[in-house]
Amino acid sequence: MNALSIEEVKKLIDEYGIAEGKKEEVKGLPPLPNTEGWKVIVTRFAPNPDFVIHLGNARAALLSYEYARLYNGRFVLRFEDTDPRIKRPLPEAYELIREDLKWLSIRWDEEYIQSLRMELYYGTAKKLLEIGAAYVDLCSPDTFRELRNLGKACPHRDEDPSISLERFEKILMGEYGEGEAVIRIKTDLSHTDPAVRDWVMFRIIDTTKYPHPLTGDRYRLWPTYNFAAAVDDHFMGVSHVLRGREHTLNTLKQQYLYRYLGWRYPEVLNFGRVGIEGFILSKSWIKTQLKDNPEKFMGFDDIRFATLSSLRRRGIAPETIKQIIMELGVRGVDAKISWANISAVNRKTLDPRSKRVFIVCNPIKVIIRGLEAPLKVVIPFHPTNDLGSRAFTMSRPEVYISKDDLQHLVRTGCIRLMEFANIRYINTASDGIVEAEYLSKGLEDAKKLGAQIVQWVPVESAIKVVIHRAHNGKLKRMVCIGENSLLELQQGEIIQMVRLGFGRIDRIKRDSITVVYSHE
RNA sequence: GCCGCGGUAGUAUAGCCCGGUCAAGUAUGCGGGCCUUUCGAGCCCGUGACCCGGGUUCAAAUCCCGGCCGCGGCACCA
Repeated sequence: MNALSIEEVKKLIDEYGIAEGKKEEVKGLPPLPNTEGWKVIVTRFAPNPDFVIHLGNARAALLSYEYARLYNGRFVLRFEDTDPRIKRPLPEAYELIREDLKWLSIRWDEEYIQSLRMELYYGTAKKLLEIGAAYVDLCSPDTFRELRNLGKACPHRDEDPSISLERFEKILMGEYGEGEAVIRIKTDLSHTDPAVRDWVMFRIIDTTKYPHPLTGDRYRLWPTYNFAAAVDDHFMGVSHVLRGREHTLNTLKQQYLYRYLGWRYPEVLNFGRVGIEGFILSKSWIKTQLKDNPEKFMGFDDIRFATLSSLRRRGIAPETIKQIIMELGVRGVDAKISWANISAVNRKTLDPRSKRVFIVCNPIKVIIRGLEAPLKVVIPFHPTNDLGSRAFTMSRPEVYISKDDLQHLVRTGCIRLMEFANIRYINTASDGIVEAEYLSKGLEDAKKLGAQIVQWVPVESAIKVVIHRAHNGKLKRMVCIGENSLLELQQGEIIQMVRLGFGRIDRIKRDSITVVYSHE
């Protein structure tokens, strides 16, 4: 290399540069490992419907979905609701999750609910019991743990399969209570990680006490996550599993089951956690807070949470979420996304398609002399894109501007009311009302004068605008004044409040609206 | 404590497997300029990083060892 002339080096750089560029185009997502040998690439998203999903879940969902699409494969949605006791499913969560996914433009080819597939799990369990790969364990949790930590077998491990099968039937008949029996898979009692040793495939849950929202008290014997997920992944033909790092050990556990049954284990990709700076991600934390201090929050979609419903309410576009997640990729390290980064992406997404409206905080009334009334000012909602327009009609030339902008007016002597008129300051009356004089209409004058261009609202048609904003983990409420065209917008619409920032219309009432502040 | 994974600019990410295209790319942030009826968008310029210490090698962000730091798991949760 060092022997090459500068020309030659340049040539090499050029060549490689071109090759690099080509690679980039095909790329996007890094290729999945070991795609060969799978007739069709199948991925799945398997949430627990105990609550709405958050950004971390969105990562699993989006990556899985995008990979399935990339390889022309199938994408499966599977609800993992096999714990009616500790992680009791929330009946409405099934539909809320579906809606969140649709919002992200995710479409699934198949949908399954685990609590509706119990017979399949029982059948597989029976098979494992028959071949002696699993056993019914009647030891107390403490006793088992003690033996397991010593690497010793529990007395039931070596009993004849027929005994376990008999007990299995008895469990199904309801002859054992909660905690009295559990079904374990035989793994390696000397495995370095005790958690792997003979892990639990099924446990008994008293569904008369803890009825399942879908199946009531029909089943008492419930598969654990590792069993149900493993069995389903096989029968659904899942080729690639993309899930969080917290599942690393589960892969190891589930592989024992696959070995016994001669199944091929899917390829696994474990990625790190995603969080947003200053946002709350933990589902369980949110749930307990909502239960203990409901008055402190706006509901399950409080704008300080990192759930998808919260981000949506905050005015974050699905495209933004998608872009952020895709940029993260499948890396195994945790990522804390900065809000500045999300805002920037969101701003670019929304700028071309959000209506620009006038909202004034800390309003000061300005009376403009030298203008003929009535007046009509038509302003388009967007300077370059056709998003329609609205008309401001005034029977008298009185407008609100913000207190901060009044400073400009006083200091520099003049300001420009955007898209309307250039005005000159005269004085401020004792009641705080400002008197100003009409100067001219053209923008050129404003530029010549170096006048600040500000948003404004006609006094006679102003409406109340309540802005909710999250700041340093606290909710803030600001009451401002806005143009009346806001009442004609759609609830849920994202607007650009000129010079204030982006926001989403949270609620529209007869003569006022509530806006959630997104970001600058 | 035990087991496992990882550490690239303020943040996120590319490169690491297969050592020389890396005097490290991209986005965002920050500084400056241009443009523009917003303090928004766009365009241009600039800023800023391979956790530390050894080793292997002609050559290390990339391979090896040690340290430090961060994270995950150690459930009859998912």
